[in-house]
Amino acid sequence: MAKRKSEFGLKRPFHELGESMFLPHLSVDCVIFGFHEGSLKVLLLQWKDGPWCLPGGFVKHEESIDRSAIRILKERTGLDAIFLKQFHTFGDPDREKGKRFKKGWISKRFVTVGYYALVEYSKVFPQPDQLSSACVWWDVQSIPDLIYDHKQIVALALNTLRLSLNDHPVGYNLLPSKFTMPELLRLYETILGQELDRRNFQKRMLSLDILIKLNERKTGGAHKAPFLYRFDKKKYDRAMKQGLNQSW
Amino acid sequence: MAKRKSEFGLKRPFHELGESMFLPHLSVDCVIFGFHEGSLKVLLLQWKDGPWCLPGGFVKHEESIDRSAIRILKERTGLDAIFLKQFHTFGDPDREKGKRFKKGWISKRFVTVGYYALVEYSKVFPQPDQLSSACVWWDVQSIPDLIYDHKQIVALALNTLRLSLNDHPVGYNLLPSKFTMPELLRLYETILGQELDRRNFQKRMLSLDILIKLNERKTGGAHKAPFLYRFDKKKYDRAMKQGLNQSW
DNA sequence: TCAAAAGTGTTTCGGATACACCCATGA
DNA sequence: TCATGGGTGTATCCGAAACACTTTTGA
Repeated sequence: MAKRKSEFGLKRPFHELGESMFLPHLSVDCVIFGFHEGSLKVLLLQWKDGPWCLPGGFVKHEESIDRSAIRILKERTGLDAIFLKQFHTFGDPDREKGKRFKKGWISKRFVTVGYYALVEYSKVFPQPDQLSSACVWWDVQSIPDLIYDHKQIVALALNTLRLSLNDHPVGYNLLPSKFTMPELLRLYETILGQELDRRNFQKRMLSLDILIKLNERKTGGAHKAPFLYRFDKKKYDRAMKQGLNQSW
Repeated sequence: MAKRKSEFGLKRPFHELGESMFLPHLSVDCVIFGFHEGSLKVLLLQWKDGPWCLPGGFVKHEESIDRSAIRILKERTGLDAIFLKQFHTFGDPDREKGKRFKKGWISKRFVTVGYYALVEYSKVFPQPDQLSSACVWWDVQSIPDLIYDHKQIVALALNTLRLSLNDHPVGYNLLPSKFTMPELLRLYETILGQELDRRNFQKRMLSLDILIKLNERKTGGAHKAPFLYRFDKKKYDRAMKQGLNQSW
């Protein structure tokens, strides 16, 4: 008992806690995206014994899986009211290769529901959980080895996000409330992994009719000061809901 | 005991069977689409005590959720090797309003993974399961009341299928191997729920370069005999994988 | 004063749309 | 013979892509 206690630094051993509180065999993992200094980031946790993983958790008996994801996000970032979307459920019995837990509830097979979140980098204050020593942003380009199938989960989340750009705007959740057109451009370029023509991009964005051009410019940078924009939340939400680019 | 036996006509009571074979709290439901006589159909089961539901099942301990879905499909339709796609996981604790099972394993809360399948109507020989008295095709337009949240599950499946037409072809799994352009047109119109210009539709389909025009015509109908086509499987699969209509 | 970034155009092109016309078939 | 459905072709339009020119800024 005392052994297992100190092993993970918990008040009670994990399998006891879990068994009573959570649905067995089911977990939720969150791929939390942020945007900072021109690159796309993912929030990762480091276990006390070394390896990296996605922030995740379990589903309480009376809780919806969406609520679980919201709770997990809140715990790691301090944020609620962010963009959160379920994208896939991973249910291979061998997905947790090399699992360290050998006893009890948590040692069993888990099916995990994947969510991705879009959050404003500057508003996040990453907090490790009980099992973890660190909670840090990693550049999407240079993610370390992750446990189990978490690397595939990140890859699929990113791919889903990329595809969603075909019919949904992005930016409201990733950028500060005021931003410049070049910043929005960088965001799109980063997610898509390709360069875009800034002039055509601007025309296309403006044609969506979800942006409001402000009478301010972003000063301080070198070169000509770019205008600031903000999203028209109502129109943004409408575009988000009904989707753009319906081809039929 | 004898009571519960006769209640569902099982050799052993359901909660005993399930407890040992399956993951608790987790199920799989399949929305199986077929196309017949110009309308889109869904395969539904009728319980012996009346209400209708989706064909579904549970996940064996050593089985992936994809495999579970394949197995369920095989059991109800006799088909394997069909198009099957996971589209959403439903995890509201109140999703099973009015649940009849009051005891044991099956009476608990279930999170369900939704799959939709596209199958060739004529190849399917619907088979009810142990709990059911009937397994029948229903027109999507006139689905009866379904248990729990199954109606929402069907609705979301249909919506997902609709959206997928924006960037993926459809037809290989729903039509016989040889088909006419008007038949393909009807399929699209039915899924989308709107009329399309047959001439523009034909040009667009041909431009996808996934069809092979045969030297035969479909005779027997009234009016001018339309040409038969078949899909170029390789090109179809490629289009399926990479998607059409990437807008960036 | 000049390179680099930003604002604001114009031209061009291809795919989607909206049609018109002719052909085949059975009632 | 004619209504209906099917095969094929053309004019048009609109949005995307390509690209030019000017303005502002700090180094």
